Amino acid sequence: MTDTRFDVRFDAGQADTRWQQAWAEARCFEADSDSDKPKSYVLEMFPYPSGRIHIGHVRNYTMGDVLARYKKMRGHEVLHPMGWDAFGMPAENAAMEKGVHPAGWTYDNIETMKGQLKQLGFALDWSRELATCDPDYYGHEQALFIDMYEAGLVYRRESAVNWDPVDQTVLANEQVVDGRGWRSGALVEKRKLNQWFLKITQFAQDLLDGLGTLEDWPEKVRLMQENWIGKSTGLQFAFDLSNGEKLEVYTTRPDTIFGASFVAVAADHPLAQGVASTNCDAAKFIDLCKQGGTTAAELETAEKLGFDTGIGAKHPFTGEYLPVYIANFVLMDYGTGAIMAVPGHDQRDFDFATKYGLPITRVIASSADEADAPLAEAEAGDGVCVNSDFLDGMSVADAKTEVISRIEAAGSGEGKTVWRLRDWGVSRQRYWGTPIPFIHCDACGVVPVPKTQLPVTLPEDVDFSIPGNPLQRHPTWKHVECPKCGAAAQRETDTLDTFVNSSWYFLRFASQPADKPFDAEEVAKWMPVEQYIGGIEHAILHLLYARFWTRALAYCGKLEVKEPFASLFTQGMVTHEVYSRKDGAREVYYTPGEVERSSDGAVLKADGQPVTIGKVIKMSKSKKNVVDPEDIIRDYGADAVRWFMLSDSPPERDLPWSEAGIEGCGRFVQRLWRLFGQYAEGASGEDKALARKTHQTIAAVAEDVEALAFNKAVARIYELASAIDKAEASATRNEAIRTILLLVAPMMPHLAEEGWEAIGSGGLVAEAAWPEVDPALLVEDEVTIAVQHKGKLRDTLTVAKGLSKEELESLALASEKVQRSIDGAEVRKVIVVPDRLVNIVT
RNA sequence: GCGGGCGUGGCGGAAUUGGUAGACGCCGGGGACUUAAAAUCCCCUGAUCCACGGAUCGUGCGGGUUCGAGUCCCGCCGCCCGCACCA
Repeated sequence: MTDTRFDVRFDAGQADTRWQQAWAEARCFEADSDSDKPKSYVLEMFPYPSGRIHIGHVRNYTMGDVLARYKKMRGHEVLHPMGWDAFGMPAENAAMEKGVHPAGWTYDNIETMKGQLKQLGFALDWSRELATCDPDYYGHEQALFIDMYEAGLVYRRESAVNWDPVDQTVLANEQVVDGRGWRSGALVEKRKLNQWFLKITQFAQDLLDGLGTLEDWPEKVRLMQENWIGKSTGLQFAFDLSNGEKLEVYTTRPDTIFGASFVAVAADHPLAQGVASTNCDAAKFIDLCKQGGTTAAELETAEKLGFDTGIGAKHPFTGEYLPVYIANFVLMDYGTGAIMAVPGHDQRDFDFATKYGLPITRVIASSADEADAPLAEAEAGDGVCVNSDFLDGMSVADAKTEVISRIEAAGSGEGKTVWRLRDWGVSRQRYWGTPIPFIHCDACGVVPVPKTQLPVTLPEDVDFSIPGNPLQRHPTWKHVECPKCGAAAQRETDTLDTFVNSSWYFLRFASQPADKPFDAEEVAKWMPVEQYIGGIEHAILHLLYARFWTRALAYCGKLEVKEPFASLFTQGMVTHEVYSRKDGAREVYYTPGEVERSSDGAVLKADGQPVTIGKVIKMSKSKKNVVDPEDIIRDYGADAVRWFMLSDSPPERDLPWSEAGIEGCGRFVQRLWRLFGQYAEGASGEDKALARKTHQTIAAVAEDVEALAFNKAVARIYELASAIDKAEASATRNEAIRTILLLVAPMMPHLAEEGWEAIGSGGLVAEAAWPEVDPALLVEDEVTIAVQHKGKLRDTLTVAKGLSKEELESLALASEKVQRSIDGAEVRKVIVVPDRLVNIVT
């Protein structure tokens, strides 16, 4: 009969290790590029090796793993790789704080985290593992960077950086707190440095157009990218000023030019600076503008302020002089830093004009009759031109074209497309990054390092105890000969932004030749990534840069692929309530492990006194509302943890962690184990209802997993488990048990292997096929009909499927409950939806 | 301020896209087994009323369309996310 091993509880600890070893030995998750099977590339955003895996990683990688294992069961050749986004500032911070070398720190972290990922039993192809800090990776990146340079996609120009005068270092925006360096507290200065840029703007239109093809990306992410690229079309033209100079402005609404009542320039516009040099009130006003906050929300609530320069700007068509203001709501780094203001049709201009008593003219109306309708607020909508001389009666679109062509004919301006997107500055004045492979020679200028000399590796003997960039002050590293003329020259000491590392790692996963970054043909076999999964925080930068690199590499002739990620999924965060206590003015936080939670409150285990239960928020070290994946794996086993990650919350939403929840998952693991134990060798007989439930579940779970609706798949599996529990032993029940085992295999692979072995199915369940659905069993032969009276449910009838409307109507009217409800009233109408409901109207 | 999303029991959430609201899980309650506990199993669990047959109300609020609305339309309220005062 059944195996005695089911008499004892499922021992997750031993099963986890045992099967993880078995998979490794069978090498069953190594992807074969030459396979004839259909290919699936499943990728999760690779982690930064910060020290330990956190629960957010576990959720992310569990989702990808279920999909990868499922695809494999469906007969696909699956590429599911893992690596390390290993360059970055935390390693340098650790070096400064703890005196450890960034490389040592990083590789130690990688080892720890790799061990943790293995404990979770992920079906990863470890043979393709890569770390971006490995010269083997970044050397190829240097080669690609040189290719892009040769294709004209890389250039250098001066650009400002945040300079910390005490630490003698460049700061990232996030390291500047209230205008001061985060470590030194010194006032940050703006310094101009020659820096490297990638021409992402060359692909702006293509990146925008491409968004339209990404149907399987969240609408939200596409919209964010569209806004980030920020295309606008308009007119740039020059006003003749009363002081004899000219002022270039940019507008997206040339059609409203007759409604312009003033001109405004940004506080740091040269014109404003010029006025300030002779007028100290203007200088004071400019200082005032700079004091305000810089975030959108702060600026929105700030009052519109202006300073009248006394200069006039001559309207190109009316010849009238408009006052020129310095205004706090005009931005220097968009367009020309100067605008023509049309209060009638721009709310900001409206607010400003109201405050300073400037004319507000309607120049767009819903019809010509409405030309004099008063304006209570700016109207930005469509309509026809009014009060606009030669534009009167034209549509907004026609008027735009007309004004642009007249200005162009007059030679004072031109139609122009303006993008918000700016070129990507990739220079970082840091040690722990990819060295930019160039040499500065006094005679030859900037010279790429010959590819035969790549990789340009980082020197290992560096000292972080003194301020500044270790590459720049290294005694020998930067001193080299010019590859062209042989004269003494200097290496570039900037390294690349780490977003460059993550802009092509998915290509290197697909193909890893030693002599080049990747092989185009092999890459073509796997790309694009079929399903990419990661956090919403990368909605703009990482995803846009990766899309850009794919295009740039195609432009260099290295690649055929255009969009790297066919389908994108952004998962929610893992959250937990916060436990804290007031200690004077200070809030002291406690970890969930230090707290005893009951239904009516929580107490600190150490002293038995209550603690405050705070909001349920994203797990973070500072609030201590974290659980360590390793602890919970030890307590409940990898499968329970994986199951929890998939249960309850829809994957795109936040998942609240709870002790009770993980305990429930642990119980279900044991319950399934006992269920496997009910497999009765030699049992015979059929159970039609169970067979139907089984096959319906196979279909439903497949559909849910493909849609990444894991919470729904989990619910279906619970239902099938209950149905099996209630069934008598039969051949059908044996099949149902074998089926549920296969259905949970992608989610709880260790338990599934253990069960698979016990019920004698042979081989690894990791390599088994997904169960076939019998379509005949999906159809019910009986249906439950809802019977309503005036839209309210009165009765339900269980009847054979496919009854006619007439039959259903008479059955419904025959119901005693329905008759009681109708209570002799006249039946005016009966609505029948076959196989679903009957609604009687009286 | 703009853009996007969301609002369903004590909690996380289902609901075939206009057709039986609350699947499934968690919490809670009751019971069985046990010397006892753990484990396990069974039952109950939206609210109110109840003559124990049921009845009424109920998907943020107020209207509307419809035989029928969680789902569609109009107007509010609240929460979350993103942002660039982008001319």
